[in-house]
Amino acid sequence: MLHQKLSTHVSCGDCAIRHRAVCARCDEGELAQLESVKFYRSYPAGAPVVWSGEQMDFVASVVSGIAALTQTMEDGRRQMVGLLLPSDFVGRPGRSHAAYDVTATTDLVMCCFRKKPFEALIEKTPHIAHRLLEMTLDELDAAREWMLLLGRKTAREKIASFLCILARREAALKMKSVGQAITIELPLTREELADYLGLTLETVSRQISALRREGVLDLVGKRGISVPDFDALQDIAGDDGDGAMLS
Amino acid sequence: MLHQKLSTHVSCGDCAIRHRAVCARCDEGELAQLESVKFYRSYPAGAPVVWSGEQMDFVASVVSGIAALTQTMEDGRRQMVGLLLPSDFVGRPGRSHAAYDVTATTDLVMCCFRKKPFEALIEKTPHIAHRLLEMTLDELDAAREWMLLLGRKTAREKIASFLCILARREAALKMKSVGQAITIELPLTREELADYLGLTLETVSRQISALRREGVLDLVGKRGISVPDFDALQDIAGDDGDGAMLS
DNA sequence: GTCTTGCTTTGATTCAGATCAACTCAAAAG
DNA sequence: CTTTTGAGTTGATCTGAATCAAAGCAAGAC
Repeated sequence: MLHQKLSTHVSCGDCAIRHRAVCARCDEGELAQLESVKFYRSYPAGAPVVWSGEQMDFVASVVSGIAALTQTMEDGRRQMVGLLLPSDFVGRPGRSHAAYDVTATTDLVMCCFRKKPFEALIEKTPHIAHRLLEMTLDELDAAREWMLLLGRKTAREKIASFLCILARREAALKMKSVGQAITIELPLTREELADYLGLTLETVSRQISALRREGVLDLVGKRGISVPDFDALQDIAGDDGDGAMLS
Repeated sequence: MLHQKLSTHVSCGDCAIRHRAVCARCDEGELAQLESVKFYRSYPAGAPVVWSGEQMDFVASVVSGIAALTQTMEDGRRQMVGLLLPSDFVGRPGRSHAAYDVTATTDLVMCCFRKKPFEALIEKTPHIAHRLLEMTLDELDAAREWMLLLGRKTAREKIASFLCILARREAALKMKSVGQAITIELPLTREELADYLGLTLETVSRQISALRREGVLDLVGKRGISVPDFDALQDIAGDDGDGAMLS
């Protein structure tokens, strides 16, 4: 068995993603209802969560670790269509079968809700429905930003854009001031990165090496990357810098 | 003034998109409330609806015609991130400024709702919120399908995929049986098509010419395309044919 | 009628990234 | 310790699509 139901049942009130996940807006009573239909599952890095087309009788929130959504063509070409970080939502209410392959790219813990009761909850509690709408709109924006990357950016810009996103996230978490060097740990292999960026793994490797040679990055082992000058990286990424103005 | 408020105020009950738009699930009372905050606008082909970053004090449904969402990089590279067909929704509740350029690619009529009251309605009437969630999830799926196209398909496959979508839509509307030749009218110029598919307009033109030479397509004027053998086209498009299994 | 103008097609050439193929390196397995 | 294995790097070559450039063609403007 690749996944594992966990006996450790964390109380929603103590949950790390309590205020960002689909349950963010729930009050005590609603939380109690969710609690009654939830269970945890964990997957080791590399394990499949579901395959596209398979029946899927739960929806879930990522609690810790990272999962990837990928689409595959018959001849094997693969495109990652989403990276799911802690608090992100997996599965579509009202859909019985998975639309994408879902894979754990790091060790992964998910908070799963049995689908039928969850769907009923959506109907009854606007707090959940509303938060889900908000999260879906955010994902749609992210998908559209990715469409620009896939359709129009060069390999170099793609790599820089991805590292920028990771670095920005890392800086936000660690509350680092801007000027400082940021060190990030890549959650993906070169091949997964290639699938995410619409490139080949060789091109990914070459572009990372090129950025290292130019002093934009320092490599720390295979997966660690240190960014001495974030602005330089953002410049290479080619988006308008701010990325704000939304919302 | 590029757009125009129309005096002809269609009653929601008689509206062509009544059963597919964001109002699809509304009862009479809810419809009346929407009716009180709605107004129509029309735009000629080619006209901008809003520019990215501009304030936008309404959300809207496309009633007739086609609009395009595009993102632009500073150096002018453009990627279309969505094609809005009749009944599709424009704008994001809770966001005051447009995130993308919206352009009428054909003559366009939109049913606009003043944003503030519309947002209030979402909170009060779950029917609207629920339908909006459903539509957003559909758009997310479409965006992800497009990510596969942009990241992994060849120019030839991209063109064939797009024509397949149009042809399938056309066949559904006209209730044509499968085997028959389907004729479609391209709603986009070669350049817009290029922006949608992540190609250059020259490549679009060349690939269409190549498909014509091979007998997969017949051109009718510049914008008309007849598809004698839909299965052949679908084969070239490279997706698993069915595309069903979702739900 | 002729001249624009906007869209499209076609041709020649270039180039970024894919492909094919070695090789390195570190960690796990025996 | 040696062997195997998986991930990553690097090099040589090829190719699909971009780029640069010139026409073609129909609809309006004059």
